Amino acid sequence: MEYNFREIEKKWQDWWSLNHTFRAENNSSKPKYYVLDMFPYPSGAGLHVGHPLGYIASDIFARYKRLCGYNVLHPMGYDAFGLPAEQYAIQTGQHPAVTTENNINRYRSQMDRIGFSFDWSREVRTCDPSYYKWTQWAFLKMFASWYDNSLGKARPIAELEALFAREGSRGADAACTQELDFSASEWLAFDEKKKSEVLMNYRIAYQGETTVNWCPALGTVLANDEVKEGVSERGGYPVEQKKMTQWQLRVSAYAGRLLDDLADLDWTDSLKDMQRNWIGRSQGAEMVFKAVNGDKQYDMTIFTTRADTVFGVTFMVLAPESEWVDKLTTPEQAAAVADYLAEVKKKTERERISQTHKVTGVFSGSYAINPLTGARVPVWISEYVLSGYGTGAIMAVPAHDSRDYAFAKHFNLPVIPLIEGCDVSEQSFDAKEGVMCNSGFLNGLTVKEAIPAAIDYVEAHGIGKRKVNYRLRDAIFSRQRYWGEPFPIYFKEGIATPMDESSLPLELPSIGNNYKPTEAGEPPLARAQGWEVDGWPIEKNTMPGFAGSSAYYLRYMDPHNDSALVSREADEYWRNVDLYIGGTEHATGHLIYSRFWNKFLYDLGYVCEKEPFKKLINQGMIQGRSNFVYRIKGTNTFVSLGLKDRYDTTELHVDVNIVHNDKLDLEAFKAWRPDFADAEFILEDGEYVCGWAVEKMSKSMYNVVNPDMICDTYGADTLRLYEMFLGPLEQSKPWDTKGIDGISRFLKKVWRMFYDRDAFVVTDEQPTPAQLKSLHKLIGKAREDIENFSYNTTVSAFMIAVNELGDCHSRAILEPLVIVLSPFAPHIAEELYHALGHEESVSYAAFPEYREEYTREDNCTYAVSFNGKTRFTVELSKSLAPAAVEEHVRSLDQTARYVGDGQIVKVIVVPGKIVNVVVR
RNA sequence: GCCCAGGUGGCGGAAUCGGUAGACGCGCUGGUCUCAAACACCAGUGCCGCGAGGCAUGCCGGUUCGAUCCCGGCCCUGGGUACCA
Repeated sequence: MEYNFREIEKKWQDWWSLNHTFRAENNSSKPKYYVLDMFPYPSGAGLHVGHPLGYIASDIFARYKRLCGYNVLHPMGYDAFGLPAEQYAIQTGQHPAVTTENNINRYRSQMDRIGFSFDWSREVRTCDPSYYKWTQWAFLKMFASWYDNSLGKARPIAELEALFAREGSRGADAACTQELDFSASEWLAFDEKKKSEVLMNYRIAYQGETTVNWCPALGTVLANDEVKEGVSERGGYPVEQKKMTQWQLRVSAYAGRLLDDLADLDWTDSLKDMQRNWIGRSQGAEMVFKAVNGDKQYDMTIFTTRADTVFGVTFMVLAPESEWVDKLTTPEQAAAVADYLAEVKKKTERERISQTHKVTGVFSGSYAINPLTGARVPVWISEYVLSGYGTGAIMAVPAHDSRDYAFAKHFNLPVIPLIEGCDVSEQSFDAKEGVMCNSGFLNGLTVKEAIPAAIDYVEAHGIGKRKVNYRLRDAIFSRQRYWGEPFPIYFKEGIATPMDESSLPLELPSIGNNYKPTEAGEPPLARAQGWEVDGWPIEKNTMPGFAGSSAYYLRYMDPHNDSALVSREADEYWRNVDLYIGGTEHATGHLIYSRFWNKFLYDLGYVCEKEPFKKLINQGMIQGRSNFVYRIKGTNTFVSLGLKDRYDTTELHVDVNIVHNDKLDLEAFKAWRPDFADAEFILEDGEYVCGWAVEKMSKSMYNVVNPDMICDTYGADTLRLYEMFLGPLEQSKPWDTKGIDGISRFLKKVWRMFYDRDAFVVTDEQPTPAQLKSLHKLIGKAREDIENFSYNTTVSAFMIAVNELGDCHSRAILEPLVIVLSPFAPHIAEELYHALGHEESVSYAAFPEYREEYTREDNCTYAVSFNGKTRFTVELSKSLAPAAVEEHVRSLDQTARYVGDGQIVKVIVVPGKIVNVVVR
């Protein structure tokens, strides 16, 4: 019987499905383990070999954990709302639900072939009303909550109303969009509309005007993480800054907790760093400067991390969008300011980025008074100050800030150095070191001492206060799109009113086959007939992609529950994800939003863990490896790589699927495209050698390798092992089918340990010590490697073991070997395990124990010391007495090989330095 | 610019509390089997050199008896970020 992977793989996939082998139970006496993949967006192109990498890795771990006695939850689903299906709908008029369904079916069949141990009974799709009911539910909860800064948690909005009624705006330290000041009696006197406006300022899900990333080509706003280098992540269209009223989530209120709680997570440092930078905590102070425009005087608040440099302020700068601009522009400067604002406004985001560091600005005409020195300094307006950060206004200290310096030099403003001995004639001195001068009471202090001293002074004199600022902004939560979750909000007399929870899900209405925005520029939902509640219009925006993916890991715990996102029992059993595998591209998007969403639900008592993902592994990207042929210009003759320099050639991409080991399949090439049918070739050594390069895997480069094809040719087990063998999981690497034959050969060798032609050759004979040693070396290595996700070396360990054990047919060796192999190559392992007489799945076996004595029994470790200090250890044969070893070592005078008792040992000797050799 | 990660044969990659550099696989070379090919199996394979030997973990220094590994300074590649006061 030959190793027939086609038959075997189909057989066991069906068997697993029929027997519900991988169904996870919500009540079990076993310890739980939750292994999660980032669920895919089902795109039209289907899976290529890069997509399953992370799924294979997580599947190996899930199967391994089952063998170790855990009740494993390993679910899969689809992130099914999103732009591509909608773009396709706009072009074709086909309902995105249809496209999505087709794509999901394709994904499912591709995944099924690889033999994953997913519990498909728990599948979720974010576009299912029964699923997005809970996305809408969470939104309603956020709408009905505020963030209490003093308790550091979200609370029901009714409690805030009660506080306002008792003590006015001072009654609560609430996270808000704008600082408001009103008394209890003022609050009570507000009408409904005013009250709802005020509350909107505090809700965790709120509607407010903000500068957004507007993408005209997509006709929608985008979140900061959906914009890369000034263009949309999807499609690469230009994005501009625009003020719009949008739904937002008050993620910024959670910035401190999102940052602090990173410390306890088992994530890579680089990913934690990415989130830390994104959240961007900076400590400093807010300070009030009096600003004077004619006879009007204002208190203008600025934020700085360098309170110590306040004696060096020579001007102030406002962001162009700042509310101070209007107040502080003098009549004489009004025209110049208006021109400047107009110029800034028409720049696209991309232009702004490419023109970074180009100095622009305009004088407002007003002056500000330095609260410490009384100095009168001009107030300027410049785009290098951002409205969304701090207060949108800064004090400029050109001597010690390079941006202020560039501005001062450009507009010829004074520079006052504040640190002894620093030279600011060519550039600013930004470093936080040195001793202060020209700084009044701060003189003589080091910078590190001066910063807190200055803040203390400012606080003591009522000029300002300590303040921590975050770079993290609130998440813009509405999209002018059709294919997303509708908001369960309607506008009663213009007031945003939540729908009743019992009316959820609010299902997406049909809008015919036109998915474009309306002529009036309204979102597609404006086309829906009767999109209203009691005659009041329902919100026409939909939620963004990250809404549905923020809490899906909770839904898997209890996917069919109709009365809760997740029941308390299910949540308390599964708690959170033990291992999450996915790409780093979600570092500042999904992985922030999910943590925020979870913390919000935690605050309200719906979930029991404050973090969703305990351990996170980022698999690397699989890049494409393109092949090239070289056509001699003006001919249909192709020249092999080694000879191409002798001709004038054009490089052409060639489909990698008709190239094997960089050798072109000539017949397949002629058949590939009609114009190559009569191609001629100049060969080297009878073969056509192609060039190659690493590029992104894409259709246009003809370098897409489809996992189905690999499964057809080599089988799923070979694909799984090969993807892991390719290199470290977390590293990006090009796909290269070259080495796959080695894996295929390995599995055939495993097969031959069980079957020699048609005969089953497994015996009951006792294994030799050498065989046991090989087996246990493998068990120990596999255990260690799997726990460290070092799968590529595990595969090597399998090969070494099988090379050593090749002629062993002892059941006592083969059975553990099959169990250890099963997470990696589950189909062949299942087949062989059953061949050994088992009726249950190999998935229910126990991972074999590692016994060290088999590897160490005839070795002995010696420590070699120089001058009494242990320098290194050597392993020598036990049969050689320590004294003899020492004598031998002393007699050597160079680095040498010592051969004794069949063992080769290196003994490093430095003349006259060895003083001791001891048995450990 | 700033923050991370990483530079090892023809290729993917092993090996780091400092101790035989190149495991395992691919490729290549030779051989066995075959009418032949494929498959399979065996042997060899870092580079230079006929050889003895010499040179080898991005570059330059340092620490050490000994450095792919630790320290300092560069160069390059990949990722993140982009006027965050």
